[in-house]
Amino acid sequence: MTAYKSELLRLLDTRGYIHQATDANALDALASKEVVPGYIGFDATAPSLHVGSLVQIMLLRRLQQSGHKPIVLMGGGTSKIGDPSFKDEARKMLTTDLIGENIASIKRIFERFLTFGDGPSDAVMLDNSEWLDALEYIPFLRDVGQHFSINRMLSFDSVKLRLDREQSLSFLEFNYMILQAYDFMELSRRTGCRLQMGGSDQWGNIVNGIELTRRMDSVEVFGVTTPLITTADGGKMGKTVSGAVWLHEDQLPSYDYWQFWRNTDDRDVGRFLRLFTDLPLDEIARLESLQGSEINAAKIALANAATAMCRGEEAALQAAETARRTFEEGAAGGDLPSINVTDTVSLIDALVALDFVVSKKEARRMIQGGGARVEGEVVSDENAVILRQTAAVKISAGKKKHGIISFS
RNA sequence: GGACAGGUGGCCGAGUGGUUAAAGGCAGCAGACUGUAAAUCUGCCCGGUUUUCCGUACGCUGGUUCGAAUCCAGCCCUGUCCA
Repeated sequence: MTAYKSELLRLLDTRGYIHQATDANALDALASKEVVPGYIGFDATAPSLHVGSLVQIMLLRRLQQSGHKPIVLMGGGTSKIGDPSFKDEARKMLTTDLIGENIASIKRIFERFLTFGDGPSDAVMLDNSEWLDALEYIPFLRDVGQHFSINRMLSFDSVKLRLDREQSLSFLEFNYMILQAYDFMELSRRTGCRLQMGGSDQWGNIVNGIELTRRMDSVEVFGVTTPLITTADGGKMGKTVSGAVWLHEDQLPSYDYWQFWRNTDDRDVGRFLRLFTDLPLDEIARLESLQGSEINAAKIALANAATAMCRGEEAALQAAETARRTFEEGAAGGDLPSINVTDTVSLIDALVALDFVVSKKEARRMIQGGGARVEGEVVSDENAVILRQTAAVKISAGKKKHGIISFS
């Protein structure tokens, strides 16, 4: 890699965000002399985002940190179609109302990571239904459609995958890449946007947008993709004991969010610190070099920083303190999941109520397998009950899931 | 519209009349070992239950049969080729 001149490219490069880039040197030159508005598109198919989108969010944050303007593009229009890229099946289509709600909810997440406003490098959020909804078919085909070659579109990996797997790809979905390319051009016209970023699976779509913009407007725009963030053992990032790792606190308690980062694989710690925290690089280098069980200190630093950014300083401190008390002292920390019952409950019901297991059957198996503990003591009687008492009782399922039952 | 192939548990994928809640793999969960890591080994892995008892399940709806994921009919969906 050549040394970049611009703050932006240096930052992205050293922190490991760049997988592919179109004409990096020209982008570097541009970024070192003017404010570059750059965008990333996000789905509006769910009311929240999970850590799978965090690299993208951080990428916009880095853009802003280096003095440029992040544009969050919500796919309100394209969500009505669904991106077929690398998906096995067509997505369900959503109603307009639902999409609107999702966008409002997602905005709250971005406010944690970006500064919105009217200044030159303040973030803005746009919705592509603004222009997509108004498109007229014939003019669109004539002006935009003529620039796309079916032969070429068929050669894209995203499409080939579906065809090779003998899965249907509807015309509707096939149009997705055209609309996404159109988005880039539209943003370039409306906001002077010069850069689109995205995950590596978006490369094809991004390149299409660059070409379309050049052909129609003779404007040079750029693309950068991030590497696919997988965990060291090859899995997709973003699963916890209880499902997806949501960024919204009403969908995932901050304690669980903290735990997610705390449980990072050794081999991922340095990479994640660079990508997902603002810690200085020399500090990261130090943490990363810790050996053996000392690496746990780095994981705690990662969890603290990542949680603080997404959930606030306070939530991070609380989660860290709960974890310390729970794991180091074996006590019951205050932030643990808890349920309140009025009378004696069976251990099985308690495990189910705490969401540690999804069914009573599973609770039984957990107990039989010796994975259930009450106040730290293994309970192997599956009919065990927890008597009503004044003090709260700590219930554990496995080594990591702990919860509290209190009586009222 | 026609011909052919296919639709099985979270995913992949066996199974062509009974002992099949359905091989095997992946993912997941628990135990051992550890460092709330990885790797490895062991167990579990549809639901309910007073535990070999009930319910539900192999695209959908009916039928044949003592008995069907397995046979028959119709329908729906997917793919390939032809029109």
